[in-house]
Parts: sequence; structure tokens; C-alpha cells
Amino acid sequence: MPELPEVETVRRTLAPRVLGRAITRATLRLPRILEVGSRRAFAGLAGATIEAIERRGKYLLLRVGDRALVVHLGMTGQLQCRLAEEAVTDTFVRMQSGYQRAVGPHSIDRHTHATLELAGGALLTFRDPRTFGKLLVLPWEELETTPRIARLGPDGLGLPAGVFVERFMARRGAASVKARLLDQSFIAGVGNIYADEACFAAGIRPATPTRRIGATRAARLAAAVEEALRRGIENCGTSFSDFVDAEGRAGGNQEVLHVYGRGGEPCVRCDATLVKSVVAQRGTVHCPRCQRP
DNA sequence: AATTCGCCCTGTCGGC
DNA sequence: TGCCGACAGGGCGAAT
Repeated sequence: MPELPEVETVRRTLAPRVLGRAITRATLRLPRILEVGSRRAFAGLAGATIEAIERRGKYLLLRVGDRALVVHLGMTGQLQCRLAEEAVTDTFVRMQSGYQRAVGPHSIDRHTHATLELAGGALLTFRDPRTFGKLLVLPWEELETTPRIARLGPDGLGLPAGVFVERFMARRGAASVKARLLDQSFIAGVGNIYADEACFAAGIRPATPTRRIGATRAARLAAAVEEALRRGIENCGTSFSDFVDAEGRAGGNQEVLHVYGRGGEPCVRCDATLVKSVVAQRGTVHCPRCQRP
């Protein structure tokens, strides 16, 4: 599931491929992935030039002329750009079930819901098997007031620890530490994987009520979140199932995760068996010895 | 006001 | 071997 590091990886790999290119045609193949009210605006992207790519939390913001194309990858969304000189590889990996998973720059398939043809023959595609992703087109100057963006708290990357601690202490209550980390109005960009990893690094059990966390442990958590996100970006994202960057490459961060997806396996630090549970309606893994309640 | 919960969706996996 | 239910989960809107 694309979280801040995955979205940032897409942003960085997409930028050199699309910046400065004009959109020659915008095609919408699955209308419901577009936020209501953006239908006409999406088709109207043709003729304008992609001038900037920014990121806010898990949202990608493409500045197209005087408009914003906002992209949320949901759980399985992929934004890929194939240049004209690149052949379609149509490489598949055959899964145990017989299903063939696409790998690398790929031709349009049943999960490709929107395409942007670019000047020079490049093709930008939005693919999303589970269709939890969203596209939104609006005037660039309305970005800060559109609900999805306006709701977001400060970006998790580069957030000063002092600001994190201040916000955390101001909102302490019954909610769990994990629920707070997943709350995009608190910090934007942290999802299930990095929340679990940050809690492990901070030595905090994810289900701990936020009211039980003091300033010292909050500061430890701030550092752990920052570190988890930075490492995720360094490793070009976590590819647990579907994540690929704009060139179709998988990330490598799944190789260095301490807890996520490792329930029942030994803790890398103390060898205790990692416990899987449900916290904040999400599958959660923690070490019963390293992470105190 | 803060928090929880149901819903959206489809590929995957385990059980029988 | 094959069918079927359970599961995964980000964000929104309704309910508590």
C-alpha cells in the first residue's frame, strides 16, 4: 500500500519523464476513479503542460497548466510513464495461482483506468486493480481549500521533532498510538507499514493509549517515524504486493522491515515471537518484549 | 469533539 | 481439484 515513501519514490521517478511535456490526449477508462465533478476537467487537461510534481502526504499533485491533477494511489495504484523509445516489455511473473502479474513498463490492461498521452510519444498510465485510488482535477489555486488536501496535517517528511511532540501532546486521549499515526490530519503520509515500524523502533506497543505517552517517549516516536520514512525512501519504497515506481520497478524496503508482515516470526532484536493483532482496524505486528505497553 | 465503524473493491490464500 | 469465504486496507461519511 503506497504510503509517503512509495509516493515520494513515484514522484522522483516520474518527474524526469513528464516535466515540461504537454498532454496531447487524456483518456478516462473507468470514470468512477475520478472524484465527482472532475469529469469535464479531466478531458480538458489535453493541451496543457505538466509543469511541476509535488507531494502532500500520500497525494501526488501534478501542476498541469493552471490546474492540479491530484492522484491518490489507494492500496494498489500505480502511476507509470513509458517513454516513446522504450519498448513495452509486457513482462509477467507467474504467481502460484497461475495469475500473471505485470512487471515493468506495461501495455494497457483491464486495470488501467486512465491514460495521458504526452508530447513526444510518452504514455502516462494510472493502473489500480482494487480501484481504491482516486483522481481529482481542479484549479491549482483551489488546492489548499479542497477538502481532501485541506484536511491533511503537516507532511511526515522533514517535520521537526518539536512540532511532532507538541501536536502529539496536545491531542493525547483514549486513541491508540497507532490510530494517531494513521490519522492523516495529525501527520500526513504515515500508513500501516511505517506506523508499525516506527512503533517498533520507538519501543512503544501500538495499542498504547496516547494519554499514556509522555514527552520523552513522544520524542522517541517522532525520531522513529522520521527514520522509518527516510529509510523507506532510500530503499525506493516497500513492494509487498503491487507497488512499483514510475518506471515499473519494485522497491527494496520490504527486505529490511522489522515487524510488518512478520507476525509469528522471531524478533530481529530479542528473538521473541512477534505478535499479530488488530489495532485501529488494521493488521498490526509488534514484539511483546521490545515494545512495552 | 473525538472516536469507531461500515463501506468501497478484487486478487489471493486457506479450508474443506 | 475446485469452490467459497475470509482477508487485505485508505479514506470518507455516518453513527455513537
